[in-house]
Amino acid sequence: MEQPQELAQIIRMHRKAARLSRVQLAELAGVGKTVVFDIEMGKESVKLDTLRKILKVLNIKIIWKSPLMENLQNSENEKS
Amino acid sequence: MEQPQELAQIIRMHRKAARLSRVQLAELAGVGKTVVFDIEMGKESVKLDTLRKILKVLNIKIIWKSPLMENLQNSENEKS
DNA sequence: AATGATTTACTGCTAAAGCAGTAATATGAA
DNA sequence: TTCATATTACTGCTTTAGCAGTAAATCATT
Repeated sequence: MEQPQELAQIIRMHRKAARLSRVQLAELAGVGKTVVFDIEMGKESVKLDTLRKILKVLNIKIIWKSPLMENLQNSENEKS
Repeated sequence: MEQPQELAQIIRMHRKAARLSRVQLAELAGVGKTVVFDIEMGKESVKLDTLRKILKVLNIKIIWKSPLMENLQNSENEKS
């Protein structure tokens, strides 16, 4: 089974799983309903803090991943 | 050693590692220099697509993590 | 079918993101 | 020191995100 990569699909999927309507989600997140609609429609020009409010309700975390940071993690537990 | 969690610090750290000035990073990302300054100053009200342009230059990926998605991943490779 | 909730799709309006330009400092190397 | 680059910190200005309100359309349940 394919894992959704698009933010829009991820949001929608979590909202459905939480059995929330878009209006309900917007209210819980403390944002306008329009943004929730827009994001699920694939709009990428959302403000990060607004997005974070929505993600918080849905229990989604943002992980910043890069080769550089993975190298740091690897070097934390070296073997002799 | 502590891993930076703040977006601002992550950006700065990667920019330094790439030996780029803020203006250079802004130019490479195709955004104004002001945004790069603002982000590194901790501003959270950035547009997602603007942020993505910067992250792309620095080779940083965004991972959306949640218990729900981890369950899906686990159920992909079941053991008999 | 009928009722209610949800979704989609508009509308102006306001607040703010993003921009280039400028300038003052800070930093750093020759 | 001197010269160049980088950083910080301001400007207005334009674009647009986000908002509530409204209404039509779709969906679901009885």
